[in-house]
Formats: sequence, C-alpha cells, structure tokens
Amino acid sequence: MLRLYNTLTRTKETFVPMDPSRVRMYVCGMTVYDYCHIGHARVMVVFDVVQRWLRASGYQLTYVRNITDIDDKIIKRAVENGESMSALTERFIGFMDEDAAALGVQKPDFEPRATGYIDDMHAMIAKLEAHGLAYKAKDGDVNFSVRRFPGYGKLSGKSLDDLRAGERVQVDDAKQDPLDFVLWKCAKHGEPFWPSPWGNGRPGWHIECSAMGTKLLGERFDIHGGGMDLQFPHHENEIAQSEGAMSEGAMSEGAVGAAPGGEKRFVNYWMHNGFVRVDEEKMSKSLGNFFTIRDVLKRYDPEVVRLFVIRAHYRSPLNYSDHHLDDARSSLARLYTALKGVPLEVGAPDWNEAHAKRFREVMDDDFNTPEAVAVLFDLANEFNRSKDEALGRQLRALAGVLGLLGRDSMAFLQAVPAEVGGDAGAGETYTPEAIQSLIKSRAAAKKGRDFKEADRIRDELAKAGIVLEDSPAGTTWRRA
RNA sequence: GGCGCGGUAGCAAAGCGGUUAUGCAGAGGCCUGCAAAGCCUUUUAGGGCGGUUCGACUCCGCCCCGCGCCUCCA
Repeated sequence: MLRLYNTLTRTKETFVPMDPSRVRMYVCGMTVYDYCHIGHARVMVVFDVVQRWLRASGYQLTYVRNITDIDDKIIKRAVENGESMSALTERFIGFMDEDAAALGVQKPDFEPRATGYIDDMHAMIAKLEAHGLAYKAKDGDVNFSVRRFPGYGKLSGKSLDDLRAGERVQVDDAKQDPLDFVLWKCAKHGEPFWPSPWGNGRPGWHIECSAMGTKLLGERFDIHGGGMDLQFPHHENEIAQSEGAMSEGAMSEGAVGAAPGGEKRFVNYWMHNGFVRVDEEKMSKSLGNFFTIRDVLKRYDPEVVRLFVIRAHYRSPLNYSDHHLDDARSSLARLYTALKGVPLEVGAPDWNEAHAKRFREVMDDDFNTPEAVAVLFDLANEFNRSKDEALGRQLRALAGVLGLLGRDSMAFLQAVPAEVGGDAGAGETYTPEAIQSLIKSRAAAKKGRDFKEADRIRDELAKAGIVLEDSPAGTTWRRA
C-alpha cells in the first residue's frame, strides 16, 4: 500500500488512484533554451524512480513530462544567437534527451511541447472566459482573475491578502488585481505569435501545463509533480485554471477525485522534489551557481550521479559537491564489486524474500530511496558473506527497480571518466591490453617468488590509478 | 513582514518513545608472500532550554541557527 506526501494536504496519504488499475501522472519538465543542470537531473531522476515504482507496483501508468518551447527566455536567447526559436529548442531538446538517457531516465509516455497545444490553450481560455474567470485587459493581454476563483492559494498555503501584503508584487494598471496572471500575451513587435480569438499573441506559461495535462490525461488526474519552486505561483495557477475551466459534469458530488464536499479537484496528489544546492544555496540559473549535467558527466560516471540523487530523500535538499560525488562513487563501487560474476539478466526480484519485502515497505513509504539503498547494502553484505547466488541476483534485481546496477561489474569498475578517456583517449597511458600483459608478467614473477618485481608492477599501475586485486580465480584490475 | 521546511556522529543520510540504520572516512583483527577486495570488531551522534513519560534523537513548547517560497526558476 503506497503512501505519499501530498503538498496539498501537507501530510502523507494513502495513494488511491481514481481508476484502481490506472495511474495518470504529469510532471513539469524543462524550458529548453540551455543545457540541463544538476537540479534538472534531480527532477528527472526523482520522477523516473516514481514512475518505475508505480509500474513495479502493478499500476498501468501514463506519465507525461512536458517541454516548454515558447517563453520569454527562449525568444530572447534565439534573438541573441541569431537563430530561429525552433532551431534553438530543437537543439536543446536533443541535449536534454542525451542527458536523460545517460542518467538512466526512461522516456515518459508523452513529452508534449507547448507549441503543439496552442488550440487546446485557446479552448481552455475560452472556457475560463465563459465562466467569468478571464478578462481581456486594456493592454491586450488576457488575464486570469484570481479574486473570482475561491480556492486560490490552497496549494501554497497562501492567502490573497498575505500575497498582496508582500512588497514584491508589481503594480500593474492593466490587471484588476495585482496577482492576476497572464493567460494570453498579446503580440509584441518582432516576437513570434499565433492568431487567437483575442488577437495575435502567445500563451502564458501557466496555461501551457494546464492545457497539455488536461488534453493528455483528462480534466482530472492522480499525480502532478515538479520542483519545490513551482508550488507558487505555477502550480497554484494551474489549479486555478484547470478547476476554473472544468466542465459541470466533472464536478459531480462524490465523484472519485473530487475533494470532500463535492469540490472539484484537478489533481489529487501534488509531489514536489527538494532542490539541489551549492554551498547551502539553491542551484539556479539566476544565481549562476549551476553545474550542467554534461560537465559533471565529464568527470563522473552517470550512474554515480544517479546514485547521488537516489540516496537522498526526494523532498530533502541535496548539496552538490565533488566530495559527495566521490563518496557516491565509492559506494557504488562497493555494490558493483559485490556483483562480480553475477549475471546481467536476473529477471524480476523475488518479492517474497526478506530484503525485497523491506525494500517494498520503504519504497511504499513515500519513496524512501535512502532506506531502499540501505537495503541494497545490507543485501551486498550478506551476499559477500554467504556467496549465496540467489542473494546476488536479488541485489541486481532490486537495484534494477531503481534503475541501478544494470551493467557488468567490470565495465563499471574499469570505466574511464569521459574527461580522461574521452573521444581521443588522451591522458590514458595504459590500454586494457597493456594492463593484461603486465598482470601476466606479474603472475610469472609471483610464480618465481620474485615478489619485488611483482610489487614493482603493481606499484607502477597504482601510480596510474589502476588497482590490482588477487583472488583464487586470478588477478583482476579496476580503477581507483 | 507572511507562509513553509530543516538542524543526527569527521562527511553524507534514514528509521524509530526503550533494541546495530546504511555508505564513505578512521582504528584493531582475520585473510594475503605483501597488498587490494571481502569478512569480523570498533571510536565519533542527535542545535540550546524547559515539559510530557518509568524512559525522548524520536512527542509538546520556547529560543537560536540554516534554507526555501512570496518575482522567472526543477
């Protein structure tokens, strides 16, 4: 029985999908005008784990992660680069896909792009207008009227009065209320635009997600995810739009998915992942303290980055540093070392086995991946001790549920960081063949009890970061 | 100012009202020609002050500190 923390109620709740066997989930994805950074890596990995666990739990899942391919920053960047918007977004979508694949993130079922859903946005804005929740301001923008939507603030726990009291809300004459937000921006000079019933223009950011989610998953769905920072205003506004536009039929009393009292409810469970920080500060574009995924992958194996994310709870802050990545690497090496000789294809976990039961329990407890990883280490320890092959297979199978330990042990332990190995292999002084040959020489020296020579060879390789390990079965090597 | 989250050993990070978290690092031992890996043992905890309790890291209150949102942001 899965329980998950719902931002809407600020408690852990038992997960009950609207449809007993089917789950529908939407996650806010990236705005594609630049490379993804480690913060983006976290969202992708976190919800990839959620997605995998829901499927492993037997649910038939429809998972949508959108792509924002039209907004101010994209327009600005395209102009700066002197290229078309689509050339820019197409390129960075490609990079994002590469990054995601490297991190073991499976493709969502749908990756809608905002520009493909303009008609659906129009339809939703029209409904909002018909319901008296949208108005065209004198500057030509179509705005959402927050004061006419009673539930505004229910997700973020903010009241309109509190928000208005804040000093930072811009005063804007065109808006009936300073907190009203734009649904449709009327076209500015030289900017891309689409025709609409309200004139030429482009969509506001919030309506994009409401339209795409509703179009692909229906007027209501089970889970909506994203980063903590999206809670307000983005998700709050999505609720206002989607619930405001909802048809009468969808509000029927007692319907599954409706809140107590027959209140219509767009999404039942809101999940928000914590931030990646650098020196205790949020990693973000605006602070400029971000590391792109591809830069990090030059020095660290992608699976190390994945473990780094997974070994923290998804709602906790996660501090990024080389030291922490080194630490994650050592941990992963321990697991892969234990897995030497265990076949790659091990099938599904044996869910009746003790570790698997514990694994299931902690994953069902709001995706407690740190505890699930601890189960993996316990399993590795018992496997090392007992050499019971079933435990080794179980270790690989359970890790596989998290998208971990899917490779051959030696492939991981001997892998060269991209920056060193790279395309040209620059900086790499010993080829695997050369290492094998040295191992052979050393074996001969050992046989002749020439330990001095044997140790000399071992030290030589050690200086190059190559560690030799003797065992009854022979000598193997790995990178330090 | 408003709303919210958190402070656990050298580092990272969980559960739990009383019983070993886990990983990395450190110490001792076993194994080894010596190592490495592995195994065994082991040192470092719970911001501060009160309260509840037979008993609190775990519940409650206050204080201190850090972080996030309130504006684009995963």
